[in-house]
Amino acid sequence: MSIDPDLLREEALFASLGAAGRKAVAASANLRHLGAGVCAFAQGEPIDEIFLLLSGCLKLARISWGREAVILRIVHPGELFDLGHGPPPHRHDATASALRDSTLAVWPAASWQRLLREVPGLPLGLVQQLGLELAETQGRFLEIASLDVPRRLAHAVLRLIERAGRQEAGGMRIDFPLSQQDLAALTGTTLHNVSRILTRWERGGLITGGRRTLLVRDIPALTRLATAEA
Amino acid sequence: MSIDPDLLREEALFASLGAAGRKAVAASANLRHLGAGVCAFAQGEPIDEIFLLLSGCLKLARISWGREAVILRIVHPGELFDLGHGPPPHRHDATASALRDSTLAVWPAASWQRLLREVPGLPLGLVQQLGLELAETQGRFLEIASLDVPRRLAHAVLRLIERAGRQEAGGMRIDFPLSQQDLAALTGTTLHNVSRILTRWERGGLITGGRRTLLVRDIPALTRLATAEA
DNA sequence: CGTATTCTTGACTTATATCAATGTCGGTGG
DNA sequence: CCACCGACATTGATATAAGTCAAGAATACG
Repeated sequence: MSIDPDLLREEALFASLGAAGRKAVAASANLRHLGAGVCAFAQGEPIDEIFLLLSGCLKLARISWGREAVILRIVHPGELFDLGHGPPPHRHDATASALRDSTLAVWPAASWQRLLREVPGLPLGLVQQLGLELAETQGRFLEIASLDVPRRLAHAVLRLIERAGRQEAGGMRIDFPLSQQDLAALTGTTLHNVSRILTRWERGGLITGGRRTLLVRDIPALTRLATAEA
Repeated sequence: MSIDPDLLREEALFASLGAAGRKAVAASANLRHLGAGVCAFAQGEPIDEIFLLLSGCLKLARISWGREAVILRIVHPGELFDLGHGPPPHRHDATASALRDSTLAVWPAASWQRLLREVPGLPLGLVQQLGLELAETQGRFLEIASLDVPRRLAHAVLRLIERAGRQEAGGMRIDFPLSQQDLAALTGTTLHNVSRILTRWERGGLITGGRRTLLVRDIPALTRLATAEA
């Protein structure tokens, strides 16, 4: 029931904490490994742990009204997830599954509450994080509310590249396996539509597709496409 | 440069504060009145004040890529707004305009930062608020990503009724002027579509429309419509 | 090798945006 | 008080993006 405080040194969330604070926070955390495809938690389960992604990559997906799953967000290293709950009873409103092997820091909910009250600066870090997450969610809402599918997809891909792009000969590659189904769930469209658009882009030399992988060859062109007037 | 601490007593945001804390918070706040239609701030302006809506109603709208405005949220009394900013430079990412006469509590950004550091419990209240706002935004994202326009509209109307419904002979009325254009911007569709759907509902006896007003006569039916399988 | 994912592609349908025109209400000022 | 104007709402015709249905090909994996 304790992890190395140095693991937390880099995280923005704990930037406003002193060494003592970080030590206290680390003291009640556990490390957990998640193999690709494994769930950290599932929609509907009670919330009794708080998670911070240290390495790897997750998707937070939610199903409602019996429809296809929608991906609320992709979680990148350094981010807490499953904050932002509605009114009690507190249950996970989404399913978190690893897109690749990942490591998490995990706090029991009770300890986390205590830390929040006792470690000065921690709530402020949280406010910061939540603010960023809110801003991003609003941004995606705006996209889906006002742009057509190709443009939304372009935005989604660019965001992924920015957050998890690996430099490679010929372009930037999304550094984890992501199916076209996932891209569809991320942009609120269907697999078929994504496939068509991706093929078109591939013909145009913008990208090179593959099975659960994507290499972006021409970022400026994609950016133009994402924001073009018409 | 100070308002009555009792004004803040009811706000959930300050629930975890003692009387002393509330007094400190109230001490650096100002009251401000906004006539219907007036803006508290506009998209792009630097953020140098923090706002809490005490009474009335606002809309937070954002324009991007030269398209129609999208309403990010309707702000109801008791809510802070324009939290959740991205990385610096901090500028308002939306325009806040009053839908009816409103009163705000206003803090200079600097004072607010100081309060956040010095008043115990305040950051926690903020975390709570941000969590709720995030949950709602995610909910709306889910709707727009997976439901067709009539269902989205039903959800939007129901949410408005729940938050700002006034009991009336024959049903619940949305207690502030809201144009069909606004409803369209709220659900990511067009004025025309909203008009058609509303007339259909009116024929079905679900609602009674009017110029910038809406009376919901049959909430259960609308609810059914909002979530129906197909 | 064969089986299961993941992806591609085509034909078709439908929801929804767009274009265009008309109507109605409410406030303003003559 | 009436006439006018601007904001808001209704409605129809049309175009098109995107969803649905259906089938098949490519790739990974056991």
